[in-house]
This record gives sequence, C-alpha cells and structure tokens, in this order.
Amino acid sequence: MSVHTENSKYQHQRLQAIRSAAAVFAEKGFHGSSTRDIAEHMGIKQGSLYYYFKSKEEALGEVCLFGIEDYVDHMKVIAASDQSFESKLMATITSHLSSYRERNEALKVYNDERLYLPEEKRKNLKLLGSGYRQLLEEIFEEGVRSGVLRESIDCHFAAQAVIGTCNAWGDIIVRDPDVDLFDIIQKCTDLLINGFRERRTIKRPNGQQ
Amino acid sequence: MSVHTENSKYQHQRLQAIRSAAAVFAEKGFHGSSTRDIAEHMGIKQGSLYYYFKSKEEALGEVCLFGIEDYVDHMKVIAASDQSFESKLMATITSHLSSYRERNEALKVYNDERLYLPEEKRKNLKLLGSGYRQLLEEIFEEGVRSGVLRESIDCHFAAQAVIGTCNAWGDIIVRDPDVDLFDIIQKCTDLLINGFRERRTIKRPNGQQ
DNA sequence: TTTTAATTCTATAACTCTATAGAATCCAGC
DNA sequence: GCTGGATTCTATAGAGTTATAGAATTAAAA
Repeated sequence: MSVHTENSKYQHQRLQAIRSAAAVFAEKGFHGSSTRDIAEHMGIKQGSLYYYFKSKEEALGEVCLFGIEDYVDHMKVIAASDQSFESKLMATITSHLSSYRERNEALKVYNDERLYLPEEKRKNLKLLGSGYRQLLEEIFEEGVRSGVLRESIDCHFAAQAVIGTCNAWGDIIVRDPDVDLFDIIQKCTDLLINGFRERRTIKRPNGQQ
Repeated sequence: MSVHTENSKYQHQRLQAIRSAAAVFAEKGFHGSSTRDIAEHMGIKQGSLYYYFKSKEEALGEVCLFGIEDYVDHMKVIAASDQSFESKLMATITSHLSSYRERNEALKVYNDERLYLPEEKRKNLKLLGSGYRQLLEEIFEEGVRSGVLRESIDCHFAAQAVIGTCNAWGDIIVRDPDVDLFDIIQKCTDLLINGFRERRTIKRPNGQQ
C-alpha cells in the first residue's frame, strides 16, 4: 500500500494485468470472462488480481482507456499537421487500424464493452472518443473548404463513416492476424476518396490505376 | 409435449420469447443477460422460459437465425433482379439497414454475440452469412464487367466494406431511434459509389445521378 | 361438468463467480 | 542472515446463475 514508483514491479505487473484483461475481454466479452480467466492468462491466481484492481469493472475501465488514449493523441498530431487532405485521411486510417494490431485487443474492447462501465467512467471515455470524431470532422470541413471534397458532403456523416469503416475492419484484423494491413489501409482510403464508380478522366486518355 | 400446430399459442409465445431474448441480449450481451431478465421482459417467470427453450444457448441460436434469415432471403431477390448496379447497391443497403429497425435487435445480436454459439450452430449461420457476402460480391463483379465500376476494384474487399459500413450504422440506428434511416441510406450509397472527392464533371449526355 | 392436455408457477440442486481476509513467500537494504 | 514491505497464495463468504422436477393453473374437448 505504499507509493509505487515509476518503474516498480507493481507498474510493470499492472500493465501485464491490463493486457491480459484486454486479451480475455476481447475474446469472451466482459461478462463472459471471469477474473480467473484473466489471472490464468497472466500466470497468477484469481485472488491475486485484486492486488492490481479494486474490481473487475475497474479492469475494464483501464483496458478501455489503454485502448484509445494514444490513438486519440495520435489524431491530434495528424489534425495539427499541414499535410493534404488525402494524406491526413490515410494517416488517420493507418493510425486507427494499426492500433488494432499494436495495442492488441484493447481498442476492440473499448468499442464492444465500454457500455458495461458505470455512467461516470463511460462519460470520460466518451469525451475522448468524441474529441477524436470532432478532429476528424474538422479535417473534412477543411477538405470541403479547400475544394478537395464535394460541397455536398455531410462532414458529420463522413467522420462517422470513416470511424465505422475502420472499426469494421478492425474486427476482422483482430480475428485474423494474416490480413495485410497496408493493403486494407490503401483500399479503404481509395474507397472513401474515390468511391467505386468508373470515371472517364480528362487528363489521362487511357491511364488506369 | 405434443405436436404444436402452426398457429398454436405455443408458436406465438415462442416468438415472443425470441424477441424478448433479442431485446435483452442486444442490451446486455449474451453473458450479461440472465434467463430471469428475458423472462421478466416477456412477463413470465424464469423457470417457464424452459418450456420454450432447452437452454439459454438455444435461445441465442434462435435469435441469431431470426436476425438474419429473411435479410439473406431478401438479398437473393435483389441479386436475381435485373436492376442497375446502383439500384442493387442501394437496395442492399436499404434492406440491411431496415433490418436493424424492423427485426428489432436480433441482427445486432447476430453480429455481436454469435461467436458464443457452439461450433456447429455457428457454422450453419456462417453459411448463411457468407452466402450473403457472396451474392454481394457477385453484384460487384457484374458491376465491374459492365464497366460501371473501376477495373481496379477488389470485389471481396468491396463487399466486406459494404457490410461493415452497414453494420457500423446499424449499431448507431439501434441505439438511437431518431436517426433518419433514408438519409443514411442515401449518404452511404453515395459515398460508396462516388467517394468524397470533388470532381469537375464533364458534360454527359445522360444525366448524372 | 369432467377429463385431459397445454401452459405457467414454485422450489431447489448444483454450479460459478466476485471480492476479501489472512497466511506464505519473496527480496532489497541493512 | 535479518527485517519489513511488496507480492502472491489459499480459503471462503455470499451472491447469483442455469436447468430440472413436480405442483398449480388454465383452456379445450368430451
């Protein structure tokens, strides 16, 4: 019960606990997972988990936070940069989908299980999440202003659509580790920008890409 | 224990049980819901549920089946029709999103909870689900052949993207009953076909759409 | 009305799960 | 090696869950 210094064993083990909880929650869902499952996954006994968490619910909260915190941060960097719209969109998708790989399953847990958190904590997470969507929305607004995007676009819809698309692929990515991330990133970006329709272009008479 | 005729009370009540299970599962998840919750929702006692289901798991199976069966059927009709690609795509999206509204929460349960079914049943559902994707994929292939869609399109990716996008919006639709369904349908179709990019349009003999 | 079958109820066995208490073990610094 | 805090363990109370058995009730048929 004393102060746990920066790099103490406690900090290290607590992170392991969060990762284990993420892995188990992602596979079985919050209610489908027992604290025994989580403990087993990290190689300790069920009761010992409570040295790191006050409750199973607190574990869920930590997993969710872990799942989004740095991908929200990353979004701030992207939004503040002065790349073209297309670069920003691709960077967003890259960041979003990479999170599904790197942070293991925590982002998936954030998406699927956060609704089981108590009001209070869910609200805090919602702030982060809608901050993310807000930034993305502004990128779209800027895209419209600069003439890269069509006037008719509903930027709120657009941001939601990007997030939804990324999450849909995220699910697939988490389940199947063989998916080629870069391939998906390119195709998603291309789809969102260009759509599926064939167009006869003016400049290049017969250039296909 | 006798034969339950077509329109018996048994059939009616069983359907009520499925709908109640769908509602409860959609809200709390399969493991987060108790059979008491489901029974309460339909106004009977916990033990009585077992007159209609052998187990909680069987209830989940029935909900999932209920959630997709007729939207898969609908897809067959769409695929077999001879509308244009764009009409077919829009019909698909309409059908998919409408399912989220009409069949209440069962489709959401199919998406989120089917993985808790035993191997066997999951396989059967998977057949239906991949039949759906297959049909959609063929619609895209035909679109490419007919020149409406770009040559470079990965039809497997495309079908997955449409389904993913619909499911993402489905989640939002189920949670928020005030969303304007038709508005979403139009915007999704437009996005998938045209993308977000501005294009200086060339004068075309036949009107744009 | 009486009989019979269908539907719902009550009560409970057999589990599983979370969270806590207190004992055992590990380990850094003296 | 000894000491005291940090970490992990064992054991268990207490609550909740699924599924079943058999009684009670309702409805239909005779």
